[in-house]
Amino acid sequence: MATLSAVEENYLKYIFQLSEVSEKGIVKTNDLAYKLEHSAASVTDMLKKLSDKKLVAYKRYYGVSLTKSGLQIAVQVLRKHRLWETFLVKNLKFTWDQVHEIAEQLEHIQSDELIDKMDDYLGHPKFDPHGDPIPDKMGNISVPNVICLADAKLKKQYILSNVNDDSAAFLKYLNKIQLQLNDKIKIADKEEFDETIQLVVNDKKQLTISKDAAQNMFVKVV
Amino acid sequence: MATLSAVEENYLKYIFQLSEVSEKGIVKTNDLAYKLEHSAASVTDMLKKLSDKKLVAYKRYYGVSLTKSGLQIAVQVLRKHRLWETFLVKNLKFTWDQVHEIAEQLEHIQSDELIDKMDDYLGHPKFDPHGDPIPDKMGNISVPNVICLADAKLKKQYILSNVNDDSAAFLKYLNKIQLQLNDKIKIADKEEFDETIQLVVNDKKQLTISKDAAQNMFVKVV
DNA sequence: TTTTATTTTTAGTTTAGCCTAAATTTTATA
DNA sequence: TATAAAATTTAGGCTAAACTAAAAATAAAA
Repeated sequence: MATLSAVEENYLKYIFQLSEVSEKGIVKTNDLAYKLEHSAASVTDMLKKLSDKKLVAYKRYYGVSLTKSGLQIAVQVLRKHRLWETFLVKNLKFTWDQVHEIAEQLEHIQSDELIDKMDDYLGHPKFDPHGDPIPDKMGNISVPNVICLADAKLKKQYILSNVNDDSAAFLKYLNKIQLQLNDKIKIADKEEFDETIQLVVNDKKQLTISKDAAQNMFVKVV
Repeated sequence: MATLSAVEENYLKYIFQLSEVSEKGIVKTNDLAYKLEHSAASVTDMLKKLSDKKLVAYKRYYGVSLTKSGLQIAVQVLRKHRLWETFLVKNLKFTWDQVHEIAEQLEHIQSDELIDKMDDYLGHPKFDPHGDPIPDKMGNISVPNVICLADAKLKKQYILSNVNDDSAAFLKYLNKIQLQLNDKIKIADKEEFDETIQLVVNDKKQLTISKDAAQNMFVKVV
């Protein structure tokens, strides 16, 4: 398998991420275009190219999904991204809102040996700084049993275990309200009028967050 | 200053390296083409482009040299390359013959903060694993007082302090003959017939090397 | 000092990866 | 179910960075 360009790798990665939250794993051209911040026409071009390389299954006007080999590559890119993010936060002392952009570049460095040694160096971490699972060398991903905070029930105890890392703005907001991974969270109330949510954090701190914010957080049941 | 492409950065880096071993710092199109493994025509194209951006001073049929801003960028790329090589060897346990290729990629990651933090993490090393000086954040390079082993005198004591890192084959050869940085070297004899050189390493080991090999090694006087 | 050889540049192509505008297909609505 | 709206593709174009072949400038040799 010839090595792919960074652009091709990115397409596979985003197709994978979108397919995880779509019906039957089918990704629409427009959704991909929005993610990539490219025109839909450009996306169509690339999908044809990836289809020729048997990395995706693409049907005109219908959508795209990853083939087995496309999936393998996508997962390895994700593995690299998340291992690099872990290194940047754990070792280089970046904050979690600073690392996504840099990892977007580092994930395309071509060297299996590099990422294996980095994995050793970091002690084979299972999760990255945002709580996302890090695929292992074989491509296995431990899918953590989490639910979106927006869907969580009243009065129950949860642990904040995963946040959306794409937007630095959102992570900075979490820093500001002093919410971090592994905080204990209970939903005290949900306001129907404006859909805000009242939280109790670590059994003491009171916090009001928007539905938008809650949709970017994932919690596991205690 | 808009950020440059990896390709443009590479041109500046190689112009810098060639200018250090050329007369008056003028680099010829063909020499650059040979280094880059591109056609001379492609090089001419790029030199015009870099000239438009005021990164090089280019005169048709004559040659090219770096401007002040071109030099600054070249040195920063070199700094990144050498810091990454240091990290790969010191922390990730790569051997010195494995790191050049990977650093060629890593040197183009765009993030000042990343390289500053890496420099901190490594403890501000002055030399990379091949003995090349690492430019500091301001671009200052400590020029070590070394001479080429091929030009060294008979019977004098030297320390191996710098090797050519471009060729993995050469570094592997050094591994094989068990010669490493900081070894004590004395030239026992120079054979005029085939220009081989007899060495005594660390006062005991006898070694015969070719002139080609000697030209890739740099030593400092004890 | 001509002539020849070498180096370098110019001219014209190619490919990857993007774009806009127009055409087509699918989906939603009246 | 016909028509309007939305999504998607096609067509044609652009730029960066490479190429080859031919022309021009410089350097070397007779």
